[in-house]
Amino acid sequence: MDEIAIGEVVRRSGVPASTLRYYEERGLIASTGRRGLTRVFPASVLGQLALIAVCRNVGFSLDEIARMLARDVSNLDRAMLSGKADELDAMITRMTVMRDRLRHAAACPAPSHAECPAFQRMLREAGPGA
Amino acid sequence: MDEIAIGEVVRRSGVPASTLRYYEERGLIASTGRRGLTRVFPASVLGQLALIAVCRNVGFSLDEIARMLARDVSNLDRAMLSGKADELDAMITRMTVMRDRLRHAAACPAPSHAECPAFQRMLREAGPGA
DNA sequence: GTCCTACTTCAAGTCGACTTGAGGTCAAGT
DNA sequence: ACTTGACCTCAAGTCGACTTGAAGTAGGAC
Repeated sequence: MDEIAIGEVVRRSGVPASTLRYYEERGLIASTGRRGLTRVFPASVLGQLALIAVCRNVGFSLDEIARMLARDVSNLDRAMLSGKADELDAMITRMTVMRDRLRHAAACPAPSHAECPAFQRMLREAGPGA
Repeated sequence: MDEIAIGEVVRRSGVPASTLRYYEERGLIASTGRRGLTRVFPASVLGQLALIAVCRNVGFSLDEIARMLARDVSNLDRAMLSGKADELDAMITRMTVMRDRLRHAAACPAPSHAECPAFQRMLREAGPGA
C-alpha cells in the first residue's frame, strides 16, 4: 500500500489538488499513473511535499526546487543548501538591524521621527539605491 | 530652491520615473504642480522616498505605507512600527532555525538527507500545514 | 522654424505561484 | 437508470508592484 490517490494526498498533506497538479506539471512531483482518471502518487510524495514546503519557506523558487529534486531526491545539492543558508544569514542580519531601528523609532522620545538620529540613520542606510 | 523636477528626483533617488508616477497615483507621494507638462515635487520627496524604501524593506505593502503617510509624514504610527518589529522578530526566529538546519544538512555526514535526524526534524517542523 | 530631449497619458504586459470556472468523465450507491 | 461526488482538462483570472510601449507635447538650442 505505497500508492495513494490524489484525494488522500490532499487529506494527508493539506496541499490542495490544484497545487498538486500544478506541481506535477512543473516537475516537482510525479504521479505513478492513474486509477481511472484519478492520479495516483507514490507514498513518498508526502515527504517530498514536506521538503518542498521547507524549501519554499526559506525562499527557494519552484524552479530551484525542481532543479534540486531533478538530481536526487534524497541527496540534495549541498552547495545549494549552504548557499541558501548564507543568503538567509545576510537577510537575518538586515532584518535584525531593521527590527532594532523600528523598535527604537516606536519608543523614541523625540517629538517627531524627523528629529530622531537613529531614525535618520535608518533612512540613510536603507534608502533607495541601497 | 525646494522644488525639483521629476528628472532630478530620478537622478537623486535612483527611483525610476514610472515608479514615481505610480507612487503618486497610489497616494504615497504628491507633486506640487507642473512646469509645462513636467511634474514638480517638493524637495522633501527625497526623504519620503527613503522612508518608503525602508518600509518596503521591512515588508510593509504600498497600501500600508500610504495609510501611514496619510496621517502624518513625520510622526508615523508608533503602534504600527512596533507591530512590524514584532513581525520581523518572529520571522528572524524562523529564519534562524532554518538557517541552522540548512547548515547542518549541508554538512551532515549521513549518506543521504533521508537518514539525517536533523533533516527529518526540519521536514516535520516546516512541512505543509505548518 | 524646426529638431531634440525630456517629459506626458493611458492601456496593456510581466512575474511567480497558484486558483477558479466551465464543461466533461467515471465508479459506486440507491 | 440515475444521481452524486470525486476527479479530469484547459483556459483564464488573481495579486502586488511595477514596467513597457505607443502616441503625443512643451521648452530650449541652433
